[in-house]
Amino acid sequence: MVVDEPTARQRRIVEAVWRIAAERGLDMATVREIAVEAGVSARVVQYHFKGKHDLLVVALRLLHRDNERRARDRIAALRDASNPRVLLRAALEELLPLDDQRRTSLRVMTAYYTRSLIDPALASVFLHDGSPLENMVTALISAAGPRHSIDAAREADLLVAGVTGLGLDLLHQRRTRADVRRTLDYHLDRILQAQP
Amino acid sequence: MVVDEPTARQRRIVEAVWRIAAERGLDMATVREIAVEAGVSARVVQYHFKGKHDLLVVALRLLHRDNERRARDRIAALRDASNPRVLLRAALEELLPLDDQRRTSLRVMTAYYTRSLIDPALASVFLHDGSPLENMVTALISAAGPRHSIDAAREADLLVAGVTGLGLDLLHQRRTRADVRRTLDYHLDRILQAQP
DNA sequence: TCCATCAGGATACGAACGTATCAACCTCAT
DNA sequence: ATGAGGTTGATACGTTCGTATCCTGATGGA
Repeated sequence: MVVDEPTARQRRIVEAVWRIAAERGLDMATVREIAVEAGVSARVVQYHFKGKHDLLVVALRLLHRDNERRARDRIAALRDASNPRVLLRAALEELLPLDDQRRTSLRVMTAYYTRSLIDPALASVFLHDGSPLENMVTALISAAGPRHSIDAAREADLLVAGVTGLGLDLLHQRRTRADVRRTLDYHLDRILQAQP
Repeated sequence: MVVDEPTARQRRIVEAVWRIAAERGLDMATVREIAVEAGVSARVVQYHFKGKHDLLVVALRLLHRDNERRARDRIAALRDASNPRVLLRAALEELLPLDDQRRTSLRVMTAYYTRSLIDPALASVFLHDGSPLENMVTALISAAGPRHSIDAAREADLLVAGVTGLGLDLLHQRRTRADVRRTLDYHLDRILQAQP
């Protein structure tokens, strides 16, 4: 039951999984609760997926794909119209829960990421493609023509990992949005400031 | 059932929770499984804690406390005998799964961190004390007398968040240990290199 | 028209969950 | 020695879980 292009009904059900996982946790995403949230009967959930595990895998794959598409679209809408710093910032802000969409997505992804430590089928979704974001950030830094003392790849690694961590802190209300913005601005300045 | 100093039996049970959560996930930490892992009967688990939820909260608090103590001890064992870079590196490496102890702890913490998005009792454990690690790293950077263009607090924020993220990548085998070491070395060099 | 296939309703089943209950056992101060 | 309080074994209760089963309509090509 590998779904590449889900039917409308499958999509409804998958989105119900997302909402429940984001608001009440992946544990509460039982077949019966998913059905209620999707506005269908439990039998329908049973019918359209091979089983609960497959449903969860499909839901992760679809979320992952949607996130990538949305990020790519949003960044592409800026390109050729802005400077490298704006692009770089936009790419990194895709990792932050700055609106309901990204907050929901991040909460669901967090639940899945933890479960993928146990479930290899989920882990494979995360490992499927290499490190497109790190590579993109590396390219953006290099394209900005930073000082020669900057190693774009190493900067990208810490930036992506760090902004992800800051996003989680934001989710847990361990940091304020202003705090994250200050830290991000500082490092963008540092990396992109005047060349030698 | 707030346990500050657990009895030997409570500790046995709590450690069973840690092992199960690390190896099979927090969902598998049922009362019956915990009892088996701890080598006691399920009734004993029932008796020594107010309920499952309290047991989970106590287990998190104890893990959190143990981690802080171990980190403090390990770093203190280096102080006055090493240069700032060694101390800074040691502090950050407490976040990485470099041995079984830290790997287990990180896996358990990850499960709890995710669940704390839903469970306020767990979230309060994480939020209880401010940001001691960020503060310590800030102090270590400042004490190293970095270049005046360095903002120690902002560097500490991204370092702590970033190394945490790199540690998770390590856990998921998304990065190699050498890769993480390279990124960490680069940024330590960058921050601590020759003063103006 | 007829029947094969798809879609879904209604219900049940066995397993596992957290917890409650009741009796039995220890261990000391009295 | 004895009874009270702390501890544990054995067992059961009610719930919820994922899934299976059986049946009813709807749809659509022959």
